[in-house]
Amino acid sequence: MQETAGVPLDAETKVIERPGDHESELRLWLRLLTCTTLIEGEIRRRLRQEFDVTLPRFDLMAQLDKSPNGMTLGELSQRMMVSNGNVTGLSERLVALGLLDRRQSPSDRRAQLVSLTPEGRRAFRAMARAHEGWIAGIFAHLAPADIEALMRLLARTKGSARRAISGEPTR
Amino acid sequence: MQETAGVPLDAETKVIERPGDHESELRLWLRLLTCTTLIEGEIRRRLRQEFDVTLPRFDLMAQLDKSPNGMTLGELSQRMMVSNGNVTGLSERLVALGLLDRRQSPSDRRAQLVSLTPEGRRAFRAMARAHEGWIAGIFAHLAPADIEALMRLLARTKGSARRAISGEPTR
DNA sequence: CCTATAAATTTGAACCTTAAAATGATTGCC
DNA sequence: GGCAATCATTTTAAGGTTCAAATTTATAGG
Repeated sequence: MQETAGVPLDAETKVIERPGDHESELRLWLRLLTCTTLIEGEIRRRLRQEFDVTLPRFDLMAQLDKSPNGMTLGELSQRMMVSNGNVTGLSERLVALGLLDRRQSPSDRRAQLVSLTPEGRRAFRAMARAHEGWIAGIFAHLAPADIEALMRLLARTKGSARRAISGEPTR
Repeated sequence: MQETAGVPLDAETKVIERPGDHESELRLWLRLLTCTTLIEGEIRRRLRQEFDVTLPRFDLMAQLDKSPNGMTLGELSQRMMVSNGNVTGLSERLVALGLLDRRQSPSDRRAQLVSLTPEGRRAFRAMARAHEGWIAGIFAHLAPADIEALMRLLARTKGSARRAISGEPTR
């Protein structure tokens, strides 16, 4: 910390340039987080303003929209990358609003199947259309080549993170 | 809306390939979100396991660590990109744990200045060291050139988002 | 059958988060 | 000085979020 501007004390005490230097990774993480937070906040704001809906509800409906026959709560929680209890509460509120249907799985009485009601589907489609436009606007100043490059690099990032998370214990 | 599978009716009515196609932007956003959620979840888990601390508390302390003389709550909320009320509650809990000091600003009786206590600073430094290692591990499979490219592209992304958010009203 | 184990979900406690309204303090302007 | 606008913070209400423990149902062995 208090190493005065690159002046080594002597040959003995001199250490490698920077022992645990991971600044570039740290900065990358902070920038990634900033971008996401920024965009997520804007999407949340607009969803509330334009449709009086929260982002988690929108996300849940988005998952169900892709699955006409419904999905179990566990599957939902996995795809949304949130906890089980979270999905329980979210679904309850959406069912209460008439946007979700919920029934027992015919094959497994432990499991609950949820799906969009016709009204839920209609509501979601309207929101999704607007949402796509907002995202397009937010990324509007990126060239197609930038988008392509980002996709590739983020895929690599995801892979790296997955390996680090599942593979190595604590390290 | 109901244009059947790319079959142009005639030269007159022919339209562009896909009227509102923003799929690539949408996919990019989803991938960005997945990466961040994945990493954030892992960091949250480890902070809890190793240090029994939540991510928001760590984030707050990280901001204060960079500012030896303390910071007002408003400044904190701005840098953390969260609401005012949020910072109020977070600070309260950290003060109760003896990790934060809190006093009135000498120049403005509306403002509260918070700073790390010596114990808070010590605790944060230990966590930060581990945190940096975790991040390094998570990005370990990225080449330096990848990191550099990501930094550049994310800077561009941030700029694009900022312009879209502040500049255009609702669009 | 009966028991052990696993799986899907729910519950409870604690915390985080936001938006909007309320409070208290400052500043500029007449 | 006093009024209006603005600013920093707190409060409140409603949700979102996690973890861990509890509940209910399934499945496999003996």
